Amino acid sequence: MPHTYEFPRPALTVDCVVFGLDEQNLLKVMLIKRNLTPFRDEWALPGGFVRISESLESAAMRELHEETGIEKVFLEQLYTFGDLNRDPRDRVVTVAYYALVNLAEQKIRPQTDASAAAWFPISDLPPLAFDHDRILATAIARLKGKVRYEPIGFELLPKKFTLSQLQKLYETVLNTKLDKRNFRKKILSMDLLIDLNEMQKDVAHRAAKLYRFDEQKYRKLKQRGFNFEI
Amino acid sequence: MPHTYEFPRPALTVDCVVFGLDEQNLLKVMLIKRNLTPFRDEWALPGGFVRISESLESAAMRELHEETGIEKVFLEQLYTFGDLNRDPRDRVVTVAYYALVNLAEQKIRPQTDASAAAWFPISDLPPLAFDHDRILATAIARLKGKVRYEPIGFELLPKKFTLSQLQKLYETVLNTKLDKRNFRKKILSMDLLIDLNEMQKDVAHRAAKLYRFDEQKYRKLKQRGFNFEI
DNA sequence: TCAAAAGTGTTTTATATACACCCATGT
DNA sequence: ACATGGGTGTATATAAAACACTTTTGA
Repeated sequence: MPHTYEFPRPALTVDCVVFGLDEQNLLKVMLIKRNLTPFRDEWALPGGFVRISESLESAAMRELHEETGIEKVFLEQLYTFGDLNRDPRDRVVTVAYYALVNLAEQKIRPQTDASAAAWFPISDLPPLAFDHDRILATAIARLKGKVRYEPIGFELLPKKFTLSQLQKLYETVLNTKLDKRNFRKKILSMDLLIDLNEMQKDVAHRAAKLYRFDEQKYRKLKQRGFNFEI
Repeated sequence: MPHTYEFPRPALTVDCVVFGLDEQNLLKVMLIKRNLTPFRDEWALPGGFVRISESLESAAMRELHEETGIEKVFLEQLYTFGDLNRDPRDRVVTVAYYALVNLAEQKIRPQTDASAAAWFPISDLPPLAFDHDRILATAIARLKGKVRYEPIGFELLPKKFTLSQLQKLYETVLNTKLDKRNFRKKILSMDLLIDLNEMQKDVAHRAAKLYRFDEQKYRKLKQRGFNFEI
């Protein structure tokens, strides 16, 4: 018998922390109501068991899709949680991922394992199953840290956005006030936003210009040592 | 039968990337020569299977100690690698950690699973077992990124060190030249180094002052929003 | 006395911050 | 006409970068 089988194996799961920004620029997290034991009928992060023939990222994407209908989003590994008593049934190690979605363009359709899925503002969360509060806290810290040094904030916005939307995003995530003129100067000086020569529509005031993030250009600059920073 | 048992489980291992700085300020990695299949007699990262009743970090520390004799070092989770064909025998997911040790003060004594352990300069590595080259590349990138924003570099030095040693450390890890006067100005202005009023000994030139890093003060400043940055 | 590294300030340049008003649009 | 957010420039302060010589010590 090969070495591999010498030890009993922990169960392995993935869990996803899905962030979205609502119309009022509130940072929200997607939770599902469990319809299986343990923690039945309690709120939890979407997730589930890793199958033997799928990669970790595939498992995270699959669970996300099955439980919430979400597809094609920014998804990045967060941390692996393996404390002994995370799960009352058994030893379960979970690889946590975090996802950023554009809440406006994303429809939720809970399925299979989840009886309901809903967005909760991170300032007003229900009690969570397992150690999911800890996973969520880790994800929030990561988002706050990373948004300043990598252009991941754009994942939370529609493809076309205004500078004010972008500024509010940073103000929300970083929980600070930013100066409008300085913010625009800085972000435009990076030369990573493409002016679409289009205007915002259906607003009850002067319409703002629309921009999109130039991902190709960013990749090239990054290779040459450029560092994005807000 | 509980839900937990519905799926066959991947095996779960931990692997450790141990960094050290030698006397010539070369960045080195500890590798072990495997004496078990697969990849018998090839070089690999120290690591092994996670037992059912130990946490991930405990497993990493245990393996490190068993295979290299290393104890009480800086150890932090790096990333979890779960591609399907990482291990030819079976589906194996590994939680990688990286460790920083003071090479001068650390003795290596390979044991049990490893038939030999040795330090290799990261610029001149042997072929590695499994996907360990990828894990190592990830660790190097993490070290380079993190050393600028967190005071982890001190973990690679003896408790008492000179400013020149510290500067060379940064030059090695970041692979750049730094200006001596500017470096000293910046690091001393943070007020996180304690002047020990002691001198370097046994050097064939003017002896330098010895300092130590004030960890307590750093923790306090960090809570108040201070950001370490080189 | 020589080699080798320690130690030390000032000037210039670049970046970050502070700050207030007019403009365009829809109601 | 008014309410709402869009859009713009300059002056000041702070931080980063460039730069070279003297000092100490052991061999």
